[in-house]
Amino acid sequence: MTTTLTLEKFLPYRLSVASNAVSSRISGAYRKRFGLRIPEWRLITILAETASATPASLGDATRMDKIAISRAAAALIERGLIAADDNPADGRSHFLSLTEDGRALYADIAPMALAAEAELFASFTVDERNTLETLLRRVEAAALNSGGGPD
Amino acid sequence: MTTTLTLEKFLPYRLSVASNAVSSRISGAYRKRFGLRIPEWRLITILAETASATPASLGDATRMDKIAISRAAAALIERGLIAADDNPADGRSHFLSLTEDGRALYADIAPMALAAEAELFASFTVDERNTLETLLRRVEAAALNSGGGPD
DNA sequence: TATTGTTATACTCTATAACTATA
DNA sequence: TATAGTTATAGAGTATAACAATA
Repeated sequence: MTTTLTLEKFLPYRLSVASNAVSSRISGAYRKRFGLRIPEWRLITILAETASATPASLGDATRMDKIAISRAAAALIERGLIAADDNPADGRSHFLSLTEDGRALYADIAPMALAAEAELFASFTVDERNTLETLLRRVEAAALNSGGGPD
Repeated sequence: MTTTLTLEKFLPYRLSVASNAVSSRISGAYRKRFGLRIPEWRLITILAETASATPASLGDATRMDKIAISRAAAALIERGLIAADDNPADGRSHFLSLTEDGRALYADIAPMALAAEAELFASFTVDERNTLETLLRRVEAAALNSGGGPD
C-alpha cells in the first residue's frame, strides 16, 4: 500500500483547496468592509500585538517578504492607520506602529475575524483545533527545511 | 479564554502559510522539470484516474472553475498531452483524455509527486496524515457552506 | 431562455531584480 | 562591501463579465 496517486488524497492538494476556501471566506469580510488586503491585515494584527516593529521584524513575524511588507505598510501609512518613526539605531530602518485610527480599526476587525474563525471551526473540538494547528506547523516547517532549498 | 486575536494562532493564517510553503516546494518540482502549472498538473492527475471527462466534471473533481479548466486544457492540448473528442450527447461539450504522451508524462511525474509528499510528511504517522486530511476536508466544507454565500 | 465553454480583463499574492540609502 | 528598504516588473492563481455555440 503505497504509491498510487489520488488527487483527492494528495495532501498538498487538500491543503491548497482548504486554504483557498478559508481565505476566500475570511478575507472577503475585511476586504469588503474595511478595504484591507491580507498583507495589510496581518501587519495590523502584529502591530496590535507588538506595539512597534521594524519592517524586517514584521517580515519574520508574518512570513512575508520585504516587498509585501513595504507595500502593505505604504498603503496603511497613506490611510493613516500606521505611523513610521525614525530608528535611532539604524538610519535605513524605521519603527512602525498603529495610530489611534489604526487601533480603532483593529478593535472593529478583531472580533469579526474571531467570530468568522469560530464559525468556520464550529464543529471542531478544542483538541481538534489544537491538533490542526500543530500539524500545520509541522508541515510548514518540513516544507521550509526539506530539500535544502531551491536548486 | 476566548477572544484574543493572535496571528500565530489564527487558523486561517496557519492554513495559508502552511499551504503556501507546501505549494512552493511541491509545485516547483513539476513546474521546473515538466513545465506544468498547478491546474495542468491537477487535470493530468484526474484524467489518469478517470480516463475521460468533460470540462464540467473536471471542474467538480479539481475544485477549479471553468476558466481555469479551459486554460489548462488548452495548454495541455497544445503540448499533445491530452486530446479532445466530441461529446455525442452535447455539442457544446467534449471529452478530454490523456494521450500516450500524456500517460508517459504522468508515469514520470506521479512517483516524483508521491516522493515529495512522502518527504514532507516523513515525520507524520499514518494516523496523523489521516487526521490532517480529515480536518482539512471539514474546514473546507465549512468554508464553502457557512455564511450562505457572498452578500 | 438556459447552459457549456471560451475569451477579455483585472485583482491578489508572490517572487526576481535593480535601485537608493545607510552601515 | 553588505544590509534595509523601495520600486519595477512579471508570474501564478483566481474571479467577474461578456461572448459564442448549443440545448
